[in-house]
Amino acid sequence: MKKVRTRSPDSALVAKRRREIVLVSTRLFVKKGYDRTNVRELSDALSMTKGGLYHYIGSKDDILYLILDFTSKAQEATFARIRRRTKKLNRQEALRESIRIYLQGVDELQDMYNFLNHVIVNLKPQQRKTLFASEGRITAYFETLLKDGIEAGEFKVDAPTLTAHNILMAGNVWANRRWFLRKRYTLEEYTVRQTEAILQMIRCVDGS
Amino acid sequence: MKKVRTRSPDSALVAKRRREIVLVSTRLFVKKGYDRTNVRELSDALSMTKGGLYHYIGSKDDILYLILDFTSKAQEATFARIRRRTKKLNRQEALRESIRIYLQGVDELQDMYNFLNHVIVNLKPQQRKTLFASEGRITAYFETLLKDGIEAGEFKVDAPTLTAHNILMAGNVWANRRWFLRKRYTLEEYTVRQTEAILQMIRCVDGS
Amino acid sequence: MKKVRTRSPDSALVAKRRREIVLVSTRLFVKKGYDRTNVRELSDALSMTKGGLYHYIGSKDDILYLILDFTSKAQEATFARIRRRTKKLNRQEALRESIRIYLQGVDELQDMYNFLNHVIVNLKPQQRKTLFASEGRITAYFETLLKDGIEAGEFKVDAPTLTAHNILMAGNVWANRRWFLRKRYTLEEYTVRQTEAILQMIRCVDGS
Amino acid sequence: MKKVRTRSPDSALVAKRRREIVLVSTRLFVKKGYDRTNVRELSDALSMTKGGLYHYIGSKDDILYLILDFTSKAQEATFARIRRRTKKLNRQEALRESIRIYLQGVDELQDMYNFLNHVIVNLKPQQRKTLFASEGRITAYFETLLKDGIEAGEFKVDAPTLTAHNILMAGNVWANRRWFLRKRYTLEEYTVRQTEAILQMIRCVDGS
DNA sequence: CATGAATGAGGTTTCATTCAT
DNA sequence: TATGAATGAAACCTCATTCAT
Repeated sequence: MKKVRTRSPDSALVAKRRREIVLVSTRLFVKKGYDRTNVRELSDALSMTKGGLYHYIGSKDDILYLILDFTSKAQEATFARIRRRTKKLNRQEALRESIRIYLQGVDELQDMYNFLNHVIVNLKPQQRKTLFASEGRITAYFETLLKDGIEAGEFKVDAPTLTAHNILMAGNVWANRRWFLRKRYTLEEYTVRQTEAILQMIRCVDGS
Repeated sequence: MKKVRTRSPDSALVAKRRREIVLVSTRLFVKKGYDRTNVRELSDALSMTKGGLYHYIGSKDDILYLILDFTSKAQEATFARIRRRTKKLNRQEALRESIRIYLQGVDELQDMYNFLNHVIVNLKPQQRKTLFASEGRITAYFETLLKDGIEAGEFKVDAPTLTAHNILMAGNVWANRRWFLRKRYTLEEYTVRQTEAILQMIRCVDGS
Repeated sequence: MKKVRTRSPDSALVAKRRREIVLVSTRLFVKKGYDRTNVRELSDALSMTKGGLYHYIGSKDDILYLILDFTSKAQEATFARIRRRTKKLNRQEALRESIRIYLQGVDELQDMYNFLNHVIVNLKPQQRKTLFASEGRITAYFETLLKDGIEAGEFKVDAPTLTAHNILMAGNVWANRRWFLRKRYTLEEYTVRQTEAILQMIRCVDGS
Repeated sequence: MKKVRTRSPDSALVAKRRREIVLVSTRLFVKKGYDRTNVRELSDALSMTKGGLYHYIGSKDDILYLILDFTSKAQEATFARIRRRTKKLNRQEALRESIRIYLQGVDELQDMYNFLNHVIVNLKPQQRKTLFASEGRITAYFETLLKDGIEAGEFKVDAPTLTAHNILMAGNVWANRRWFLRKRYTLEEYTVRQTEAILQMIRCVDGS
């Protein structure tokens, strides 16, 4: 967890301002690209001055890091919600619900996912690792769910790792190909259809 | 098709040089990002001088366009190959073969796909349209294939448009998530597994 | 004597705070340079807030002036001590004692001398004059002492002005070349040796 | 020997431009101070544009290094000249001539000495070491000359190291206290008088 | 009072592009 | 034709100083 320099000792204010910075910057970055959005545009959009912005960050690149951190935390929260809400469900229901919650989480963070996908090339190795780790935990969760199901004889799926990855990709795609998907589906429709497609893939044994 | 300025009258030479420019630039852009790769680095990697490079392009942004053009043409070539090679196949075989050829095409152009994915945000509307159009033709092809199959009673799939899109996404993901997939699968393995998954999704009626 | 703005009416407090400001700032300035030490670092080192610091000074440049003033006053005090303590000594003894007291004064103010030497270029003409005047008085004192000695037949020295200047330089060097001298000599050793060297230069007639 | 980045492959041109940069920058830095001379002023004084200046340096701080390098080399040249011209002289003549050549060298480089004296605080340890090393070699030369003379019974001096240091300080002072010395002495007068003073200090045995 | 958030001018540096040679 | 020096706009970032709280 990299430390971002601040010139302010008021940590509540810093947190508040950084939240604004993350939300507004992400929106601009998605629109114009990171390198083509200059600090002036950022500070204008934030109703700050350039100097003011630099009270809460050490450099423009730090914003990248803050977005990354924000996203990781939100992703972890999504993951926690998934585990909490699927505890009492049977395996198939747990899978459906997990996908639903996951896609909802992606939808809420779509700007972040969209942006991070574009700038991943600019991230430093450590930062990249953070991003992958957080994602990896969810992939591993789905993988385990599938493998357990296979073992229990409930699912029939040849490549559970790839299928888990495909589930995550369904989310990735929802964030990154809005221009195509949003014209055709609401989140609910997309969720239902992709869920069905995935359940097809794993050939649920109970009669499907 | 935007015209890229050249200072050279020898159009064969221009084409040859531009091909090099596209291949080498894409490699660098994927590694460092478009905005962080400067013209000096490009010309060095091309064993040209800066002035020399500007004989074949009008501006740095033109390289973007050349890459886009190169990719579109290659994609059209892939598409042409798909149609040529699937003419005499039955519908299910045509689908398998189409996916195979498509993924092979993506694999060959993976740097381009990777790069275009990162800079799509920087493209001008016209350029974006070019990219989407080319992609759209392949999506439409798969969609038609699926719908025909449904009509003929061979496939059972609820959302053929989304499924066609998912097929393209299988390619997209192969190009953009190399770090995850390449560690686990060869192109052949990936092709086989994603093909099987897709065929599951469309519940081919002939018993598979 | 330039007036430094203050926002506090309590002149005793102002004097106390300014003394701290001078001592602490000089230390920082010697370490990092005046222009590379920012007001935040100063106020931190002083356990003040930036606003607090500005209650006792009108601008950062004022600190320069305060240091200058502090140094001039201390130098005058040294000079006064020299005259007081050499009143009853014979000419040669007076010279020895003057050098000793002078070098001791330099040693106590070494940070200030060191710093002023580095920033002399940034001083305004008026401030420069203050510094030179104070130094000039001591040079003149040594010059007179030497000239009197020559007239009285006690000293033989061709260039009393230059010799007086050389004496001051012995102090200057002690402050400004610490890295060389401190490794080799204590103040006492340095004083003794330079005194002997100077006495050699002026060929004291009484046989020493 | 730190490498200074250049954007030009023409090393003769680079050397020529850097020489101009060193000479002009030093003059400005001595007048206004390093941190208060901005790159615009430098490039104006050099009849270059800001961008043009950066073809030959990597950063403003590199100019510091170039000045340092220039000075070290010139100092080495002075040192070489001293050894060459004193080979056939007796010890006392060698000392006189060495001092003369050394002071002449300082006079030619007075801006550089003056400047380096002011910014020594900004130098990185490695750069500082370069400066000290070059100076140290000359100090050591004088020290050896004195010690040999003592051993041979020609000189009588209690602290040869300090005396050698004092000789160098005579040069240092000539560069750094121009405002005082230039009003009173020409280089020749200064040389003669300081030489005499130094010879007094070492009590040359042959009749002085 | 005392605080420190805010200001915004001005600093250094980069880089796509031109054009004299 | 081919070169790379030169341009200068624009980027990121710092910091002395002010002033609402």
